Amino acid sequence: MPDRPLSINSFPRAILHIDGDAFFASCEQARDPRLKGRPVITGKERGIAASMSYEAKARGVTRAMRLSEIKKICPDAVFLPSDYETYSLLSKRFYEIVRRYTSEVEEYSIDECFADITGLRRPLRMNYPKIAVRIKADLDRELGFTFSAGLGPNKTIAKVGSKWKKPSGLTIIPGYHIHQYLAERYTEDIWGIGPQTSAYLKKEKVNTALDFARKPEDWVREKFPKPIQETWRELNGKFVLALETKEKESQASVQKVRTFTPPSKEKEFVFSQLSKNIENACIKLRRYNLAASRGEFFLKKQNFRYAGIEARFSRPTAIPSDIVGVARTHFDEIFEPGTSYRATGVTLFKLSEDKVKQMDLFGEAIRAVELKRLFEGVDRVNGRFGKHSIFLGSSFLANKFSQHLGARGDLPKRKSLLAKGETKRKRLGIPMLMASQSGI
DNA sequence: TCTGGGGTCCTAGGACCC
DNA sequence: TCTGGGGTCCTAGGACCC
Repeated sequence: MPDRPLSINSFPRAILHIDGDAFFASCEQARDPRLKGRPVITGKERGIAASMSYEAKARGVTRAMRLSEIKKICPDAVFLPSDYETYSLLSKRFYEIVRRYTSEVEEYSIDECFADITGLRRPLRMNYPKIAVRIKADLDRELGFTFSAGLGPNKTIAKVGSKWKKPSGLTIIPGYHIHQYLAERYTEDIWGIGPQTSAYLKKEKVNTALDFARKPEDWVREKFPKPIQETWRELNGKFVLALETKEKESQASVQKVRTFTPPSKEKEFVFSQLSKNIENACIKLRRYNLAASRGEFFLKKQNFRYAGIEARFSRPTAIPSDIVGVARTHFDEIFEPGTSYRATGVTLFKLSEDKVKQMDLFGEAIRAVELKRLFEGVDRVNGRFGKHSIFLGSSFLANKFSQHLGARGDLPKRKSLLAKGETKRKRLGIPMLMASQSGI
């Protein structure tokens, strides 16, 4: 197909995907200009790199690398704990700037959005590529760090574009040029095609994204589920995946997972980790005034396999002691003595608005109201004195463990802690609250 | 891939009903 | 009592995303 000059008619739909470059690290550099030009790494609180500036990437720092490794290859690295409040604030400003051009904006993640700029040529007296240049320039200038963008006839192609050149790239892919880009990308580079699908495609001798796009539709429909079929149609230039521009009114689930090192075989220690995750999940629930009517509790074994169990609650709740009680009932069904575990987790779902009101005057409801008030008080205290100033007795071991790690950086003597924690836990009982020494 | 944490959506198959 | 057919709802698990 001969190349034609960019035509203003080349975009039946003009979809822009914009991606903040090294977003968390860039936010830190924007907030503190002294960090500009330096290798900045966020994720200090977890001990692994969550995001790293391009200066750090140039030195070989990669995602999830341990801080100790990073120090070796990059001794002047600046480590910072993740500060999601700041990142969310800058993320909002990012969306606001894009919304000056169109209301058709999908907030895809904290550092990415899609914008439908179809129909803006006349009012702005610019062609689509120029509009894309303008939006990107506004973002770079007003936020103080760079963004990468892609313009295409749909979301999938726009994403190919924004990933094409980073950082600070802008790649425009009109429909009649799609094949040239896809020829240089493997299937697994395409949004929506993961390792399973691309391994299968490889067996079918489909290697590049173009190979896949050129497969007949019947073949695709026969072999793949709906999401992959939709991706296939978008790779062929169709606009299939709509932008989700409405505010999400509520989420479907809340999950808390935590890995601990070294792995543990001790039942009460593992349970206290689960208990702490339940507390954290409930804190998030209460923040959004939600209650869950179901939950899944799971343990991650040392070999990375999971054992989990699902439970229904007698009523929608955001009360950790209630949920910990349910978890306790089922714990023996998932905990195998002698097995080493490396993480625990909880997912709470079937969420609804928390409607516990004082109007309900029957026994269980009164208790629910009182517990809700109690834990709202706990939230306030923790807000003032720091996270986990007050926590459930059942989370004692987990809190003791992380406090110890934080204070001394080495491993606790679990046996003695276990004995101490167990007597305390028994004495206090599960719904009891405890205060850490650092708190109050 | 020597592996952290938080989500969403889709589908096959079973339970139950008519 | 057995058999056929069809619909809906639910659940478990897989796959993918950032």
